[in-house]
Amino acid sequence: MVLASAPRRLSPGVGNSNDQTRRHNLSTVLTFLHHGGPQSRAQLTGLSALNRSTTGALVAELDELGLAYETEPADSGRVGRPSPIVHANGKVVAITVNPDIDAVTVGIVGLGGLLHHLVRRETDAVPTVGASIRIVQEILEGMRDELQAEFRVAGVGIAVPGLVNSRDGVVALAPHLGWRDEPVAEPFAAALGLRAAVANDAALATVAESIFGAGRGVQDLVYLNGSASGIGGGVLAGGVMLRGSRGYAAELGHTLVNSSGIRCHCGKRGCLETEVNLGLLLQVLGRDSAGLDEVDALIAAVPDARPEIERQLDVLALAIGTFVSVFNPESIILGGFLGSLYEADPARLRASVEAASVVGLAEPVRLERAQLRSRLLTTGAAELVFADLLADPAGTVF
Amino acid sequence: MVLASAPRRLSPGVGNSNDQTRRHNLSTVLTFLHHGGPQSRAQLTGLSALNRSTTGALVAELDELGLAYETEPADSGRVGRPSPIVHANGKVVAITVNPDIDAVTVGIVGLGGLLHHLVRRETDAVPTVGASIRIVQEILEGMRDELQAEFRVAGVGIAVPGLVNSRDGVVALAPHLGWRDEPVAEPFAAALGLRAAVANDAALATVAESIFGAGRGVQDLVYLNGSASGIGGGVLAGGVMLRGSRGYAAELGHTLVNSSGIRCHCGKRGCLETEVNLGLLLQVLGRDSAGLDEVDALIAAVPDARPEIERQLDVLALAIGTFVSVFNPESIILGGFLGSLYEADPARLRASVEAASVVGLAEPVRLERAQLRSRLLTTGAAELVFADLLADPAGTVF
DNA sequence: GATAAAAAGTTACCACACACAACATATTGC
DNA sequence: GCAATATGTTGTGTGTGGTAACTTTTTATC
Repeated sequence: MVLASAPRRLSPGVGNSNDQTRRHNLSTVLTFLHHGGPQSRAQLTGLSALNRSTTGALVAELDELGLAYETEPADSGRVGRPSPIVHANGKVVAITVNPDIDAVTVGIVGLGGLLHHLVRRETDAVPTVGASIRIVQEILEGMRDELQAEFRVAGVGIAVPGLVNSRDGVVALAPHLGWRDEPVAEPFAAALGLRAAVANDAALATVAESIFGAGRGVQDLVYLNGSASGIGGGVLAGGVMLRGSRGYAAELGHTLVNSSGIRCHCGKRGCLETEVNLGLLLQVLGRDSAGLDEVDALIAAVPDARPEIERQLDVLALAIGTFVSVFNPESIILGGFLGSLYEADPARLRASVEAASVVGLAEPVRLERAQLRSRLLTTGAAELVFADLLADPAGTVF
Repeated sequence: MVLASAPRRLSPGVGNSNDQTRRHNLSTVLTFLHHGGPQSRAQLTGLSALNRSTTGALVAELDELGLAYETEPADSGRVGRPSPIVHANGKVVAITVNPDIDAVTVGIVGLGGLLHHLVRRETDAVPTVGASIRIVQEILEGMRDELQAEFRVAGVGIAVPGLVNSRDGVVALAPHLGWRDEPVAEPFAAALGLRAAVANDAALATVAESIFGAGRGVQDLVYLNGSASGIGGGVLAGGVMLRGSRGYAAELGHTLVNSSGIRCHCGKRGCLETEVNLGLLLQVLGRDSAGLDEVDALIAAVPDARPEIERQLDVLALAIGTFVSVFNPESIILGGFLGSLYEADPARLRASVEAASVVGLAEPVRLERAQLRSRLLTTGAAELVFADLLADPAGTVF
């Protein structure tokens, strides 16, 4: 029985077709465990629509591969023989890297989503690729014993704020880091001796929110993230991330919202991110910079900021109105300072979005604040690493 | 009704997994034939990456099912035993229906894309669902003998200009037809005794262009169609049609292009379709109405229309600029009068699009005029019917 | 014209993946 | 303790595609 058969374009030059079926089913079961948490074998059987005996064999194989393990049944309270609980093996980990203007954050995340470690290392200057690699090496060196004794590392996932071509691992442009046409995946892989993958930070945040956050179970959603460096986003359409022909899709910050607006650094006029902007918000809040939690508090504390907040909400609504007619999403998730803006007046945003949308289309759309906070990028970057593993549990060697 | 192969999420309670593999392979081969035209068995073997013997068995099964047939090998001129040519059976047909303001167009399209018949029946009033069904019944009655003797009808595909929920076959709103919350698929199916499916006309046009027209082989494209009733569109993302949570995605005509613009009938302000508009164009061309080919001729003949054409092109470019950053498509295809506009000055649109896009993103994007003309909707609607057949050639009974 | 080489169809056989069914096991409820 | 229920376990069967040996049909060469 084939489960969530992703639209497999014919992959040329492959092997036996029975293998393919097996691979798919292993993938399905492991994905259930990773995304859905520990579950009884009986539950897995139900979810996968496979036969009891097949589920048993699949779980046994995942166990042998060291990707899952079984524990004693929990007290179900129901009649019948209790079913053992299957867990994704959290000792299989991804190393995550998130370079920022003034720091590099490194995480160790286990299969199943458990965050083992999170280290933020401040930097004097904006980190280069080489500097980022050195920081990661230092941190890993510091926990070498633990890594070797406890964990099996599946790879490195790097979240970069900028245009990233995930296919070849090259960052085309990361303005705030000053990276341009910079190979990233390859040098990381070479330096660390691990498989490495890079992607846009907002895209990874979208993945994270859609699996572990506000978008759980939703197939069509738009995620919008506001940070000091602008507005990024990601789109899940039919359960699949929108990538575009070169992987640059969902640059939602450059949606037109004001045709008489000022010029954006991207070269256009009236982009969402020139109008809805953390800098402008902090200005009326009387601050130069502020952490995300501070912004929430400041908004509540500074009533004079109200007009600017309302202006930004109304402009944001224009962009969301366009997204509603373009994507017809089930949910729009707002992260970063956009989440703070939303929280400041949910009703106003709701009303503005409905006014800025095709009649009838916006009403069924949920507006929500992102749930994952500090874990966001780390979780997303780990997902980048686990994606391969989940797609082919038996075939991935690491 | 599923359009392009939607990523099949787990379908509970189904049969054997070997069957599933077989189904997938049958589907692959038949889809090659339908989209790629007649091909030798050896070519199919190469494309499908299956074994010679397996391809042979699959083709034999498709033959038995009456969906394909083999003919004598063509003179290849190469050394070696020649391979028989496999054809999709064009006698397996879809009936297509396209209700419009003043007419209902009915087509009979064979597997492989061959158009057997196309009948346009003018109406006195805007057709209702019932009237459309009666017209189809009359036309089919008129060719009953031929239908029974020659063809096997796979189903009816209906293209409706409006918001359509393909899943339940209900038209939520088709303003120009005056249809609102109107069940369409079900009454058609009941009246004709055939399987029926409805979808938005622009979405179907997108499918048609992506398979048989300007978008052949492209995985990421945006199709924009301009007609008297406004601007519709469709998006192919990663080879899959964008559907949205309720099937209303890609209402691209309601993208914001002018934040100080006039109110659109949809309730918003400054929508693309209020600014780029066949009515305004015809006005400067000195006409009340005109067929598509006439528009091309008129644009060339009326130099005074130039400023309005350039204005519309520039506004169109703003919307395309947003689509470029949102979808990162490989190609943007312009149909209807948008094709005429484009043809009037391709260089200007190209330049405006690059000015209205994030630096560097627009350059690799192809701008093209749609290729399919009168066949467009008929081909698309047929695809709607064939989608099921292609997804499961052995399982579809009709 | 005979023969070799190449390409593809055909057939018998094999490995495998999962379903099924019979049986074994563990729990609840009476 | 016994029935009912749910689940794990095991052996068997069906169906899938791959493999390899063989056959067929063509072109190229002597």
